[in-house]
Amino acid sequence: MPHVPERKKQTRTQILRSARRLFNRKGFAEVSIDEIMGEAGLTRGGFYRHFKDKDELYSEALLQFLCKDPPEEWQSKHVDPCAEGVPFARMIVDAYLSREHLQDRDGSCPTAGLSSDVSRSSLRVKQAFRKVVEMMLDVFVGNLRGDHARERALALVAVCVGALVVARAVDDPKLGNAFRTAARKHVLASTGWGDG
Amino acid sequence: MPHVPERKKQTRTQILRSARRLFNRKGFAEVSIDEIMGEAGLTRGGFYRHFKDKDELYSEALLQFLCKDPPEEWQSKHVDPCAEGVPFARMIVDAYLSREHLQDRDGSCPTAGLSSDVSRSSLRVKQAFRKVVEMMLDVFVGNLRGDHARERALALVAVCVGALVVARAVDDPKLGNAFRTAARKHVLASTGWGDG
DNA sequence: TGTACATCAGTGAACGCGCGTTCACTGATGTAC
DNA sequence: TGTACATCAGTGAACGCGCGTTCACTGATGTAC
Repeated sequence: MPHVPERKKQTRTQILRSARRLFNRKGFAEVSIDEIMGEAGLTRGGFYRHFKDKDELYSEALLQFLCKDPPEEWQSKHVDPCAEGVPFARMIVDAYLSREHLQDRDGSCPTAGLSSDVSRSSLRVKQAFRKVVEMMLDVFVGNLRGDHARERALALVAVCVGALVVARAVDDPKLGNAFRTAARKHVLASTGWGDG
Repeated sequence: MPHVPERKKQTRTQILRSARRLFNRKGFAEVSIDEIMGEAGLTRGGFYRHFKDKDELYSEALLQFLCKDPPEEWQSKHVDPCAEGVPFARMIVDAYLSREHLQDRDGSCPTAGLSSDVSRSSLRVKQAFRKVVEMMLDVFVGNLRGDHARERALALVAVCVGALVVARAVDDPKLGNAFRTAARKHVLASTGWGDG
């Protein structure tokens, strides 16, 4: 349906969702614009009404996830962004280290799914990445008792991300899951948030 | 110099080194065979005397690093594979979490540089990846006192990998370095190996 | 309210480039006699 | 030892395909009168 102004924004969001999913699944270079537009229910040519080029789409897709618009599954199923304090922090950890998040590669947090890609990307993308990381850090720092809160928080964020990254790269699902649960236990014990 | 049999193996190794470097730097899809052969001092066509296709090269390059032939810098500068026990374990951690390893992307351990790529690769590649991970695990398990050694080892491997992965994906070198040092401190404290 | 025109989101064919792969060829080394 | 031939690592031109990007076009909606 051509020229329906209110709908342009919807289409754009649609493309971004499709892109996020596919970039997570296959990485930047392995995804074609044809594919992205196809999954968004559109055809090749329309892409350039919304984005300058594939690189812009990539940044936007990441930024969208990182800063503005985490997908609903993540909002509702994994994280309740309204709560605060230790229960909130605990909820974040549980969500991040949940079996669902480990398995949901398409809808994954980019910290777990795209870290290698990001480390080779533009400053703009890395900056967006840093924002999520700092958000995670704040969740820890704000709810940690005792000295060296920030230093401990850095290590704990590393456990969370590292566990998921390794778990997904390994050919044995049991080992992957063991990483996930061990990390969860370690974090909850180190922070004193856990009941186990 | 055509048809110099003893030299074929050398050439192969040369190609693998070049490939490893470039795959680490840019990821699988962003590297061309032309580029790899160029960095190895050869031309496009000769490639197929050594490998069936690009995928085979990728597996081989990973396996080479992981199982057979860690690059000399890594062997000599970071790790002494002859030592054993706690001093050896400590040396591994120091090497893995060294500033040099953080910065040396080309020569990096694939656990830190290619994890996202590997999580999207073939079982063969993931299997090789698991082998390194299990080697790291063994280093921890074998030198950990107290209960739940394996579970703690899983979390500690996650800290090491996660710290490097995040440190490299972030646009602020200071933050990156903070991840590295915090992880190092955390691991040495948790294991009781450290003097600080 | 109705009509003519402008807009522009989306289409799909086409273009051009780069890359993986192939292939006929070269020439140094190895081997048979 | 010397000569003729076979081997095959490496070369570089060529091929074909896929993908990013462009572009003329369509047709539903919005706007001017």
